[in-house]
Amino acid sequence: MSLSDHLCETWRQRLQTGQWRQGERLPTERELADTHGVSRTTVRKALAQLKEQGLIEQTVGSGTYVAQAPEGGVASPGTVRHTSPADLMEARLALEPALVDLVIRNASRDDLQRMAHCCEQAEQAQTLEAFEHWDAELHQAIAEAAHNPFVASVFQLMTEVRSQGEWGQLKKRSVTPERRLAYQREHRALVEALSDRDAERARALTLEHLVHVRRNLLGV
Amino acid sequence: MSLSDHLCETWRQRLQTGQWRQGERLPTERELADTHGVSRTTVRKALAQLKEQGLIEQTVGSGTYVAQAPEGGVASPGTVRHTSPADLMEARLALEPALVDLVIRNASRDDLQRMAHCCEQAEQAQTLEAFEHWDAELHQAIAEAAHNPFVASVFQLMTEVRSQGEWGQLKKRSVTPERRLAYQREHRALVEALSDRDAERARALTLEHLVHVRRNLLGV
DNA sequence: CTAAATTTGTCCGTATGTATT
DNA sequence: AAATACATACGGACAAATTTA
Repeated sequence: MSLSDHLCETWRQRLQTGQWRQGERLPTERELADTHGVSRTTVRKALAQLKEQGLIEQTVGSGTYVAQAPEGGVASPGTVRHTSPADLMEARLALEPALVDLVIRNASRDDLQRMAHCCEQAEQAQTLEAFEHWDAELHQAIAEAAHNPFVASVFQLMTEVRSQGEWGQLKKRSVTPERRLAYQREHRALVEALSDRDAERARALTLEHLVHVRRNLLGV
Repeated sequence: MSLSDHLCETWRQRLQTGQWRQGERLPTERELADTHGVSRTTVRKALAQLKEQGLIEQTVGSGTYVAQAPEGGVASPGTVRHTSPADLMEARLALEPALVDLVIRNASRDDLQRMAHCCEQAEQAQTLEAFEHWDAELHQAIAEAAHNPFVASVFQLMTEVRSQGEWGQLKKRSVTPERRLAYQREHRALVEALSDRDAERARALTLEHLVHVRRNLLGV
């Protein structure tokens, strides 16, 4: 974990615990650099992450401010932050098989082609990072294939949790080359079942895949 | 537009037009910096953008490689704001029966008592507003009975949508006294099934109730 | 198999530009 | 008009992983 990642984690905690409150102005970048004994470059990298997650806002000439969290814009209820990997897997096991029905009913040919494209790219990926990128893209493609804004935001919540601290660490440790191959096969099979509009098979494959992921991730 | 953004655009064109082909190795960062007359920092910022878009891959000690060319139209994440009543009902019909399993597995005796309490209060409510309050409380109680933070935030999303303009209007017009009585009976039956830990019956009752609500709400 | 060279990853210190106060 | 604060960029250094001699 890099210095900037570490700072990012530290500050995210302050934001979540309310040590830095909504609308409050943070210390200047130079002050933060000074108090933490790092360069301003490093501080900026950490702040950039927080900004991308919508937790802070920055204005030239003015300063860095804590973003208004719940009321406006992209909703991310605070409880999501407390979701552990085990919690998320439990919820995925319950929800995703149910969503398969929606996808099968509403997916267009374009949606299915996009999924297949994601599979191809994931298979050709040379690095773990690239693989995870296309894995995430595949999830997104499936989510959007439901053609339901609410379902889309549920998936977005999942993505948020997965892009958050603990999950990334766990995944890095758990994804071996053999497991990655297995995931690829399972993804392929699922996309095929979806293309065949075979709901029962798709549900079974989804469940199987998630059980597999959970075992690798949590050993349960 | 910053220097790094400009470089990013230039290189994206090369990637998309095939001047840099799949799998090909790009010049090293220092070479790119040299030929474009910029610092390595700037080159790295541009490459970071391309990497995030999945167009290139980087490996320490080896180099930067072309991952792919044509990107399928990646849509922006759907927000909850665009959820229509029909969208929400579709999602509820898919998700809530699935969540019943979680509730049955994880609900405590306190959770079930709280649900029963909500039913009583709803039945004794003298105004439509009071009824809707306890209806919402019942939903909350069921959500929290899953004892899963992620599930809780999904329910919170639902509540957000329902508290939002269009839904309230529709509900006001659709809830007649007879329908309210029917809802109360259905809620009671569901809480009983949950208390009996009878998953199959609870799922069926949930589905039945939601179909009922949808018909009253949308006429579908 | 080992050691050196290569290449990306991270960090620092400094300087200048631009918008706000 | 001056001070403040973020935005961008440069060059140098060392670490970590890979390739090559």
